[in-house]
Amino acid sequence: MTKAQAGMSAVPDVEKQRLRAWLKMLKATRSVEAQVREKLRIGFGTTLPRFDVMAALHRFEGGLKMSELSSALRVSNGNVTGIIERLVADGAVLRVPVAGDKRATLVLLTKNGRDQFTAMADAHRRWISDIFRHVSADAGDHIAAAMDLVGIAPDRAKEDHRA
Amino acid sequence: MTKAQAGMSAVPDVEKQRLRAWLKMLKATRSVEAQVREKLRIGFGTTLPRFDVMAALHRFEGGLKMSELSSALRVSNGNVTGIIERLVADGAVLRVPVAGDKRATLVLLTKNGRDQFTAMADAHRRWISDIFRHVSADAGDHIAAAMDLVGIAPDRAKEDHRA
DNA sequence: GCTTGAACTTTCAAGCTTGAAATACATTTC
DNA sequence: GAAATGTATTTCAAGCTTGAAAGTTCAAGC
Repeated sequence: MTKAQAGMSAVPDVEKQRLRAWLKMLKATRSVEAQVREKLRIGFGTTLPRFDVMAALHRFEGGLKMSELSSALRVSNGNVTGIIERLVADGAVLRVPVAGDKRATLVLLTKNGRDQFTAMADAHRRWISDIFRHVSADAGDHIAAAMDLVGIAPDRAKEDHRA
Repeated sequence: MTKAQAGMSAVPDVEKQRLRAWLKMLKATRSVEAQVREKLRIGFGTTLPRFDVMAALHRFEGGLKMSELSSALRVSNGNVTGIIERLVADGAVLRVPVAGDKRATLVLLTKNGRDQFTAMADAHRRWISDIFRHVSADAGDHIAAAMDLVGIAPDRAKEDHRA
């Protein structure tokens, strides 16, 4: 009796492999995130979202508009509003008006925020290297390359202006 | 002038590669999650956390205790409490007392929940296969294997009872 | 049996996240 | 230059998430 006769749906092997790869990716990523989150909390009294925002602001020294920030981090606008509020209260971030556009706000790290971030980024790199200690430089390259194969929705953020 | 003489910290190449691999993993995973989240919302009016819980309950047909659930999903106890509350309200999940232990609750899918999940899981597999369409079966294997290299904190959940 | 400690779960406050609606400003079109 | 359309941001309700504290029940050790 064939599968079709039995009314069974055929699930191609490649679909199963892809699902398996995805589930492993998801599990590994969540595990790493959890470890980083805890270390940020214990070591620096901060959170992963705050760290992510500061990392983006550190990368774009000239500052980012709120919308650029949410687009770069791929989170909703309202989300960034709240995180920035708290970072401003902490003295890590500054909001300045954008000349010539009264709608927009430019956000950038304060000296204090930059110093904080530098220390965190340093520790962060070591944490990751430790968590990935079984990943050789070559394997790291392979992972990075493989990740480029998974469909990533287009991004209209600052870094994506191609000539 | 050497790096040490210049007071510069040496960052080994392998650390950079690992960090790069991690950042790509994180970006890809978040992107896939966002796509799946949206499809679950549009197509089934549900959320990723609910789907995750139902998937775990589907895998363990005999049901899971609250603590087993939070351990399997690697989320906090209080978190699971809230999600199960809503799934019970939706009629997808049932709570039954555990014979001989008045502290614990066993949670399992209702017939309705099982049917809902079956439909969602089917669609989910196709979504993932589409998002991973550039990932061959071989590449999928490589990803799965590579993910095993990243440090995953030990899990004391149900599936981890080895002889 | 009592006590002590462990296990199972819920509650809580704080923060994160989303999607949608509202607000304010800017640009285009007629 | 007024109206319509689009852009930048905030606000909001609902839900997710955490870590810590508290409430129950169980299991040993005495």
